[in-house]
Amino acid sequence: MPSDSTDALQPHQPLYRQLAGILAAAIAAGEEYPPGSRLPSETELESRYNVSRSTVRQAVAELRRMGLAVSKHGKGTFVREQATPVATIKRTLIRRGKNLIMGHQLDEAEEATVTRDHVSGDIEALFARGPIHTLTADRLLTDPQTGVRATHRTIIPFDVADEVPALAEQPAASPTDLYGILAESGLTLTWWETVDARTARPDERAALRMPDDADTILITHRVTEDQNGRALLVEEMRTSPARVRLAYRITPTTPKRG
Amino acid sequence: MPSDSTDALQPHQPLYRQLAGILAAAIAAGEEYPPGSRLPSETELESRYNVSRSTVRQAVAELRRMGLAVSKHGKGTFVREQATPVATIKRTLIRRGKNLIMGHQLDEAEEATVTRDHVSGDIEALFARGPIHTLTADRLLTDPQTGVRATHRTIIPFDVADEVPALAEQPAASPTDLYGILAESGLTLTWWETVDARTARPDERAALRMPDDADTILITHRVTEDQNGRALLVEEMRTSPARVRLAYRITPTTPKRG
DNA sequence: TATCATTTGTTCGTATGTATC
DNA sequence: CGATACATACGAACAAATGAT
Repeated sequence: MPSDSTDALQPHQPLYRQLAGILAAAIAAGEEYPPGSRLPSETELESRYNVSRSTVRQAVAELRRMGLAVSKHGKGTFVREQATPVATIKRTLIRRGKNLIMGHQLDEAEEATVTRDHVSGDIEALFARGPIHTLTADRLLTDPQTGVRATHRTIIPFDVADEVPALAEQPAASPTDLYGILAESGLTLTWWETVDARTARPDERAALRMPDDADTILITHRVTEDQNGRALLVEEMRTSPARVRLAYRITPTTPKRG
Repeated sequence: MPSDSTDALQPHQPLYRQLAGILAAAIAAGEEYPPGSRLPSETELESRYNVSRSTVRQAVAELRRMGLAVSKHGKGTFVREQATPVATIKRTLIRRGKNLIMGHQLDEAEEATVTRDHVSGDIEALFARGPIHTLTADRLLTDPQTGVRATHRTIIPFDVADEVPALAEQPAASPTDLYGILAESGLTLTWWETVDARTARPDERAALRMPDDADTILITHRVTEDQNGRALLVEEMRTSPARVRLAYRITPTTPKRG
């Protein structure tokens, strides 16, 4: 096998990594294998580099993991087009008269489903007051232009629902409406949001209709707080960064005198 | 092989997927294989489910892809602990007198290195004025408390450096200082940021000292614009969501009349 | 220190299934 | 239908890391 100059830095790399490295370098060069082009077939690579079929398959699997190639059953393995996200989800709030509306334009694909729930772990930490009962509303959002999907979950703790009965009556209302309801009940609202990313689970892949060559999802948690820093509402949104990108406006803030 | 009830929904799944499904379900149940526990060895699974070693290995690889397990050479395969991020990077700007400072507390681990560069693709699109020459400053940031790492890149287009000579003189200055320089030259600044995620490349894994069981990185692009919407500065930051989480403050904005 | 059993990692070879054209 | 291509599955051997003897 290739005992060539490229592995001078990593002399003890396994065969399949060496092969993956050679192919990755060739792809990066862009001459031999431009985006969209087909790589040599596995049998071709087998004889060209004098390695076994399984080694070739491991090398190609490595390329897929690196996000450089996609294999299609019966057709071949292709250099991945650099898929730039087709949509941008603006994670901003726009003031329009008395209303606060979302900065993006996502439609509700299905009716929201409401369940009663306990929360713990991640979400519990955001509410910062121990294990709690909640009203949870799940919905599927789509971008009508691009077909991009996102799942959205609204989590209302029961103690807040008790204080603001209008919330308990329509937990499946849109976030815009929920903000309105909270504001009308005399609360001054502030928002912050965290972003996380991880490998998608199979159910998430299905819900977001993720392409085969995408593997990660973005998860945001938006917390709506009152003037005392108490979390009133948490929203969770999941999207695939292969299709969308999140955008935030950064507004300088003046720390309150404490 | 197991023709048990669990594959009623997916009757024609390959063996390795069936096995991965069985193990994933057992992990999800949490009884037999709680987080941190060791899965049966490959030879054990081989005989228990009467499949070949390679099929077992494919199944375990599937579990790793799903983010459910981590294999350690010579020791075994373990159910992954749900690693909660240890640090939060606040992507906010705080006004302190005349200065704008970062909302987080990351130290510079090494001296920034400055290079002249061409940019194209992603970054080029953010500047929205075709291929350009830039001054690029790279630095490595660490959180002194947790040791969490991030890479940071400042990208200054030459046309902006020409107009604001102080920028060209100290391109490796901190973002805080760069904002100050731009503001002093009479520009009104606004900021926005996009978030992306993808599988980490080997060099990124090394730079961020990512643990073996982490696979994705978060990439942010912060654009500093003047009052006319012209991009003056782009910053790129990479972190591992296995260790950190990004936090944004959402400030409602009033759209300008126009 | 040295040896050994255990466990995952790498590599080979071969056969068959299934999608595409 | 046949040729080509990737996908699945089996079996075997050795390498390398780990932990205990």
